[in-house]
Amino acid sequence: MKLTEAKAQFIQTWGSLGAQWGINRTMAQIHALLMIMPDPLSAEDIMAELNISRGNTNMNVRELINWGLVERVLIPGERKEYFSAEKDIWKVATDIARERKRRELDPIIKTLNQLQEVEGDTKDKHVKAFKDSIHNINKFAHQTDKTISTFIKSEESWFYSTLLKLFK
Amino acid sequence: MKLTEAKAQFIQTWGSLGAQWGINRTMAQIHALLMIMPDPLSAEDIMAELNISRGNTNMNVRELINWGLVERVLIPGERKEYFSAEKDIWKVATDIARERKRRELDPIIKTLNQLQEVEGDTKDKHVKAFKDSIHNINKFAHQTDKTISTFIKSEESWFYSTLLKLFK
DNA sequence: CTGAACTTTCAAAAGTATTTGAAAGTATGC
DNA sequence: GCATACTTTCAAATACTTTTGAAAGTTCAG
Repeated sequence: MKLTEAKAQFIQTWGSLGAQWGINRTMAQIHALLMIMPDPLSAEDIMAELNISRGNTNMNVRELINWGLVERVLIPGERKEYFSAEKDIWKVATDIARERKRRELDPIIKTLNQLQEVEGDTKDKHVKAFKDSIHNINKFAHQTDKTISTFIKSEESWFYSTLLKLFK
Repeated sequence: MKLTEAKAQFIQTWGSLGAQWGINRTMAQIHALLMIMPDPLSAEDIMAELNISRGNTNMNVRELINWGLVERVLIPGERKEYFSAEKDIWKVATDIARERKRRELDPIIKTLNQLQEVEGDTKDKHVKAFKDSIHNINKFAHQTDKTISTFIKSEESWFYSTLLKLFK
């Protein structure tokens, strides 16, 4: 397989994976492209490689920066902005985990806590079934929250210990 | 908070959670509804509770059954079919993990394995960057695959040990 | 075999999300 | 200050997904 072909296939695979995960396809494709490129790319480069418009590029690059997956790189002597993606996939994973936890898990835990306070006679089987369900889901959510936090921290400590070694 | 209100809020929260996860909103809502109901519901019941059409109900219930999250229940003497959801959230989680692994992770691992065989001189930095990326992502994917398999198995063994206890 | 009770299908309609590109905005060097 | 190079915005257009409901299909008791 030729590099060009392989690149295209990787970008498209990563793109549909993103789509299934509720991440917009273009955003995932830009991320894929930046991950496999040795040097940072400009907005123009991205537009050309993926055949997308300026606005679309701008919007999705900004969102990737929000997620902490891409950063702006300034090349000395150049007016243009360049972008490059985190290439350590483990770090990518923990960044995504952190962001999804914040956006999705944290709000649902808040809601579940509220829902536990439903009034009503526990002898009513509808009330009982509801309370039981919420209770279990809540327990599960807290458990998941802890697991994800541990995962996120594992990355942080890896990061600091690597950093430490560099300066030792 | 009243039960009716709490129910509505739970269904709507679970629904938008599903939407963020690439699962269609109605499917997640039906699942939420069935989880908190003490008894199985008929298609008509679901239509009435969620204000959705017959076709929509049918399609999404079928999909939930595909995922193994809902089952058909026949009530003796009744012509209608009833549906009930798995209420053990831990089992729900492993079912979802199994299904997503099959649908998403397995195909991407297959693709990654192919992409590693890209031709080209490793001295070309584009080729090198590509190979390195794919290699790392592949390693990560295999690691993730193992972790998920362990998680899925944890449920199975929990299931069998519970079953065993029942018959001891 | 027939008709009632129920389930499934599917094409059209409604609803959402994404993309475009031209126009407005901003920073930079002269 | 002003022209240039670049970035950002946003309303309209397009593409994609979901929902509807009437019609077709199935099942089963009598």
